[in-house]
Formats: sequence, structure tokens, C-alpha cells
Amino acid sequence: MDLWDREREKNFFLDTLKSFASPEQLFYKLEDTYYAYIPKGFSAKGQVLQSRNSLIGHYTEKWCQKILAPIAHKLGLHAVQGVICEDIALTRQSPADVAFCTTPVAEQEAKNVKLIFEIKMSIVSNYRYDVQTRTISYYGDYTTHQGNPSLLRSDSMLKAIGKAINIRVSGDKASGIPLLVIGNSPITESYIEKVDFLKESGVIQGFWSLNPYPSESKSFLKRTPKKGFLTFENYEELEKACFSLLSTPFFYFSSMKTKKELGRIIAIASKESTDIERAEKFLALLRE
DNA sequence: AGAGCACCGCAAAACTGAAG
DNA sequence: CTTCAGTTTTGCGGTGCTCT
Repeated sequence: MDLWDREREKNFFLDTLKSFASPEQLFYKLEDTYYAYIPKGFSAKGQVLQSRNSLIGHYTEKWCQKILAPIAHKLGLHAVQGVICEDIALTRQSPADVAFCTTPVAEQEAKNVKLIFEIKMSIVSNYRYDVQTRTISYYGDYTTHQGNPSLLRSDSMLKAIGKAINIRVSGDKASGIPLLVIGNSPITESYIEKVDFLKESGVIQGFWSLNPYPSESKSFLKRTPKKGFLTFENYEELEKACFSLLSTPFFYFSSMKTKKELGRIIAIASKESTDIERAEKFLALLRE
């Protein structure tokens, strides 16, 4: 199975054109040429293409569900789109894009949700569309056009982090559920330390790019030192990462306590006889 | 270079108000 | 009081582009 590449992007355009969309809904028309993005040096003259947004959003979420489905299956789980679970802040208006669940239905109980994915993918490279031949041709990578794709946008990162925090602060029921953000671009320099800290502190278990070659000419960021951000080279790496996340149960916790309180909690918890029991006691006391 | 504002299309949820 | 059609609000989606 292939990860994200230019063929997927071309297929998005061709599939969507074939089924119902007009070229005007998917491309910018500049000097009688259809472009996926505004190339640097051109101007969209204030108008922003909006009609493509939900289409590409839906397409990438569906694509992720498909590529994750066999992995979920090997774990005895299901990759479900649009998961709703009020207990962990996944409402009808703001569901999980994709989640691994024990049953294949959208409405879930918290204990049956095992892994949550937030999808933040878009068209990465630029393309031109030929109306006569109805073909798509590659025009340039993401450095050649104006808008930034996927996780290179600061507000995409903020939206993903915000959604994750919203789940983490919804209560205890989401504490054992890993949260992943999936994109198809690198991240910016300024988020390197932040994604690593988010991983170290347990808020978000990773930002994963499923696009091995977002740019062929330029070098790009493939991973961060503590692996808060990773670019997968192939399907097997993605599979391995999912497996390892679910191999050991873990628990998210956070707190703001005085040293005295913390010391008391540790002292009491340390009287338990095993590491697991000590951890359980510690977490229980933390929440008193 | 990149943070973040301003957009707009769409769909579902929430609200409003008039009719029964 | 309930119903229900119509209207407003909310939130997701990804984009261009200014300003620091």
C-alpha cells in the first residue's frame, strides 16, 4: 500500500471532476490556465478559492480511514470516521476525524475508543489542469506557490493542538487514549520544540506526515529530535508506529500542586508494593 | 520566514415565532 | 402547550496575504 504522493493529489482532482465538480470549483483560473495554487508572483486579486476546501478535507479523511483500516484490523479494531463520544469532547459538531474503536459504529463509549487521529492534510504541490485533454500536470512543489499546505500552516497546528487539549481537559475518560495528528507536509522550524514537548508531556503522541516526498528538490524536515514529528517512508513504518502506541497502556496526567502536596502524595503512593500499584495510587491521589 | 487575520462554502444544530 | 418551517448561529474545512 502506498502513502501520500502526487498521484493521490492528481486522483483527487480527476475523481472529483469526474463525479460532479467543475474546474472552477477546484482550480484558480489565471490567464486562461487552471492552477491548483496561486504560483508565486501571480495574484488571486483578493478572491480565495473556497469551494475546494470541504472536498479535499473529506477526500483526505476518507483516504486515511482506508489506509488505517488494515492496521486497525490487525489490532482487532476498526478505523471509524466521524467518531462521536460526548464524554471525551467528541461532539456531533466536532467529531474525531478517524479513530480506532472496538466496534465499527460512529457513536462510541469512551472505553471503546483506543486511538484518535486528527487529519490535517491538503493538496501539497501545484498542478495545472488542461481543459481540452482533461489531464492534470505537475507544476511545482509547495515552495513555488503562495499558500502553505497542511501542517506548515501555523493555524493548522493551533487548530490541531486546540482540539487535542479540548479532549485532554474533558475529564479522566480520555486519559488513556493516544492522540495523533496526521498531515502530509513537514512542519515549520518554530514548531520543532513544541511538538517534542507536546509528546514528552503526553498531550499529543505525535504529528505524523504520511507524505515521504513533499519536495523532490529541496531538503525538508523529516523528524524532530524526540520524534514528536515523524515522516513515514513507507506503510510498514506507519503500521509499526501504530502498533507500538497500543502495545502498552499509558496514562496522561497533569497537575499544578505545591511541592509539599506532591511530596505527601509520593510518600503515600510509594508504600504500595508494585510499580503499577504505586502509579495507580499516585494518580488517584493526584485527582483528590 | 512564518504567525495569524480575514475569508467563504457548507451542513448541522440551535433558536424563533406563528399556527394549530 | 406542541409543531414545524424558516432563520440564525456555530464549527469544520483550507485558502490568500499582510505585517512583523
